[in-house]
Amino acid sequence: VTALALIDGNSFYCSCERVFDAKLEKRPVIVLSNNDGCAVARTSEAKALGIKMGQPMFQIRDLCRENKVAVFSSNYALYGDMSRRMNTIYDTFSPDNEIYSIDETFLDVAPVPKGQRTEWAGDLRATTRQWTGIPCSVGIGPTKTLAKLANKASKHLPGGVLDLSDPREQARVMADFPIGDVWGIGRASQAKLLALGIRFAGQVRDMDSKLARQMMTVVGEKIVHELNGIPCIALETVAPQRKGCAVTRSFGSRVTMKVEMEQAVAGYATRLGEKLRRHNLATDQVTVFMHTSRFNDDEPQRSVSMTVDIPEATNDSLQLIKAGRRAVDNLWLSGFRYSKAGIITQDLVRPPIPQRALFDNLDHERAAAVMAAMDEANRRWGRATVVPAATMGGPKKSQSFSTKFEMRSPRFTTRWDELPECR
DNA sequence: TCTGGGGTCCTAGGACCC
DNA sequence: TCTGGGGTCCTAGGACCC
Repeated sequence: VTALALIDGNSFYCSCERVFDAKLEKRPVIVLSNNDGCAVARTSEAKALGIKMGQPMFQIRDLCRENKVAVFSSNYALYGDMSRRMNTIYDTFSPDNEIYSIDETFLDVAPVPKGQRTEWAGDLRATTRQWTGIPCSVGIGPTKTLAKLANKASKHLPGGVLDLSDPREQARVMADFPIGDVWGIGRASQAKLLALGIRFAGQVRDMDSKLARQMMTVVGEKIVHELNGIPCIALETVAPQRKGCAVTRSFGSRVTMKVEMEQAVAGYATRLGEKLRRHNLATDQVTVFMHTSRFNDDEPQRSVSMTVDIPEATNDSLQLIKAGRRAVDNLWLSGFRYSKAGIITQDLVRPPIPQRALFDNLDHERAAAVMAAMDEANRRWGRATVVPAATMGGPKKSQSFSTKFEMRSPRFTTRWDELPECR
């Protein structure tokens, strides 16, 4: 019989900020998306003020000022490093685990006897809190969907742990658990279910699985089984190879000149190359898109994309830049205020081994050496220490279209020059 | 004025084949 | 009026996740 625990950090990004500033403990805290656009993490105090997930910052600026809400830009270097530290702790509790997202990990708890799981989870939670400062919640159940549900329900509990190994306990919690909070049921499915009078997880558990499939595809059928304690979604302890890779950004200010678009897309292509090289992957085509803001319907709209083939699969940033430039050349049309662009690739492959051909293999080797040197310099001295000239007017000089992070905290744990100070 | 980024999976429908 | 019967592969779009 399978048994899984799901542990996650409460208001994770906000909690990371609190670790490094004790004064934030009692204050509402929110963390913003890229470009300081909308709220993507809120503490319970911020939620109580009525701040919604994904709410645009300009709508809540006054509310935040009046209530002394601590507002932060995203600090991914910090959150990523905190996440890594938490997972090293989880490893000591269960070697069989799956990192599901930056703040969520599934752990195999089948080896822990049924009666001891709550205590085990309490220990896991306390250790994580003590060693990292991040408060967590733990849910336990026989399937991933039930572990997720238990985790969600545990948020209201003082102990922060809920064990749903027992079917009677499952039934008790599911009886008034809203369907919209069930893992895999989003807005569209919720509306269909509500139309049938299905409001709580317990009713979904009792649905005919064929009906669920008809309404919500095979995904819905799996949810019904999973709620009944029958696993349909496996624990993936080794991460499967990724299928696609993208770098897309909203601009810090609207782009109206082609040269800016070229530089922006060149920067995204550079970053794409970095990501591909880190995963030891390559691609033989990239799609570039650009569009205006869909929120401004009183100005001319434009949304276009183009896929460019690359003769041989590569992860060389300079090749990707070249392909990106071709796309921009074709797509660019003046007279619009572009708000966002990006570069996307699918069908990732292992980098081809350069053939020992008579001629151009030297080019391959030199290109790879240049990329390796650039990656090493950027690893040692920080991102964008060395960049391709196509991306800009000079290293570390920010452009007007660059993403805004005006309220970012220091990268406390990953930069020597940004260590927290004790006075 | 100001509204994120990066993924996965599923299905329907078209193109193409014999 | 009425125009075969399967297959496979690919892609676009929808839904969902954090």
